[in-house]
Amino acid sequence: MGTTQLESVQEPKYWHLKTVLSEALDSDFAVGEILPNERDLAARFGVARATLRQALEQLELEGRLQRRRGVGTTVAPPRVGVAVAAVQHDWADGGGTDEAWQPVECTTATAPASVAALLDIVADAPVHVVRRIRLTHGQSVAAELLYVPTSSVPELSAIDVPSGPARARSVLRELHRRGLDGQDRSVELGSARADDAKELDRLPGAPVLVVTTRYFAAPGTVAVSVATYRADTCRLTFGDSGALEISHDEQVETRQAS
Amino acid sequence: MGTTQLESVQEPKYWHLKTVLSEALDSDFAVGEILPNERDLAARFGVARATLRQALEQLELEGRLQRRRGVGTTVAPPRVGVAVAAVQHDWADGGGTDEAWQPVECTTATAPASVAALLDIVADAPVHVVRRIRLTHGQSVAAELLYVPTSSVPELSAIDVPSGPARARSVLRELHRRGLDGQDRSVELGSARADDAKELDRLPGAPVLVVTTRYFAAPGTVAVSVATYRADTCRLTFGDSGALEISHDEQVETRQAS
DNA sequence: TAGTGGTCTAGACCACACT
DNA sequence: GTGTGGTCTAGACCACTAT
Repeated sequence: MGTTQLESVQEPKYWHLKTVLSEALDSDFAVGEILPNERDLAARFGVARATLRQALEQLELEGRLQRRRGVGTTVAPPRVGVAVAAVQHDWADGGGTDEAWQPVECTTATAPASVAALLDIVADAPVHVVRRIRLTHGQSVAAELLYVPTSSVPELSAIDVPSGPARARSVLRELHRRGLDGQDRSVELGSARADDAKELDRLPGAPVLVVTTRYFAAPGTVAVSVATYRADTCRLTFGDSGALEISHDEQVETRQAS
Repeated sequence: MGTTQLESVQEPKYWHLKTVLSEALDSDFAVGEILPNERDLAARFGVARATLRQALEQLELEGRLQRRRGVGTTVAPPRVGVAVAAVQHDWADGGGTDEAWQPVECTTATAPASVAALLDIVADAPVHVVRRIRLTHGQSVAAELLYVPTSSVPELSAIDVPSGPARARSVLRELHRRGLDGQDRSVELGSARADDAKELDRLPGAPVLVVTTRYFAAPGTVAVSVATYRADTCRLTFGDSGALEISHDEQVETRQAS
């Protein structure tokens, strides 16, 4: 056995490429730096552009790279730690500066079947649909649809405001008045729908972490939230127990270049 | 404007294909059913195979399809809800039948830099590395590396058992004796390393949900776990507050076909 | 207008799982 | 062997961004 490995006989080219590029990113590039374009890189490594792209896609999936059409490929900063709250300070627009959920829109419609099932309501019961965007460091990291059965907020006068952010705030206020007994959360991988992708400044189909939350109050489920987080830039954090809430998220903020 | 939409003028083919296939899956296929092969499907839709594959990849990412080389493409069952415990019944091999963490191996080495940082130890301090596999419904859904500084389990006699599952259990037992003050968790998207991919019966690079947990006891961080869950088949669930632990995960078990 | 990444094609060969 | 999905090529054109 010499210095080169013999076990790597049939490792896919794109996989090997990914490894090589990853190491190059660690040693030779600073965050924010622009890489050579795909045609040059492919030529440099002696592969077809499609193969090179397969490696880049993996690295982008892992949050190492950021690619923008018409611009280029840049080295991505470390993922942002985004707190997914264990406690319900949630209805407000976010107490701190860094957890801001910004209401965008509010309509009334019938919930999709999957949501209706979680809400324990009949499929065609009317719900308020509140759209919110979550900003962190000035960047939008998540888009949410919050489904609130009209029966959950009976005090809300239907003719109050027809739609828009103002109505969204009305619904959230009424929801807040009801209090909260608990919640229930799940996380899974998904791909961004066209509307979410637009809000998140990504292309449709971009990988996202879908966080589905059920909110409980009094007799049953009072609301359901489906939030899609950018999977490339976000690391979801949970402060599960009453443990020491060490920074761990903020300490990564030391950016190395522009 | 006729019956066809004019807004869809420049929607990528693979995106449109994905939509069409998705609807076909809902209406015309049962879980477990085998789809026509890629060459046939591509011909049927009048696109190149690469384009068809782009659509299939998306659907696989969303957990709708399962593809296996040499076998074919099948309709995937709904994602399995996997509880990520909020409380620490964790060191045991899993109390219930369905949360089994199975120790596989245990070695002693120096932790990777990123883990050492989370453990608040110097980079070259020795740690026990316990490898565990999580099984659900007989399927392995997650592979974990648990890093335990040797200083966290001082009572463990080094000459007890050199390695293997037996030693893994020793470490876990000692860890359990120390108790637990709390934990701290984060979830992000990653791609499976070669060794994890093998345990999870997937190809290297397959999308995974990486759950990093810090365990706290007495003076500081006592262990760090890095668990990679199959993103295609898993939905991670969190029972955040003391709320009603409704099934919600088990009710999806109604499979429709073999 | 020039340069970037995104989409798409029509092939080819390979690794793997069946039979 | 035969058939499947996985990898790879060498092109082409398109959509977008910047200048």
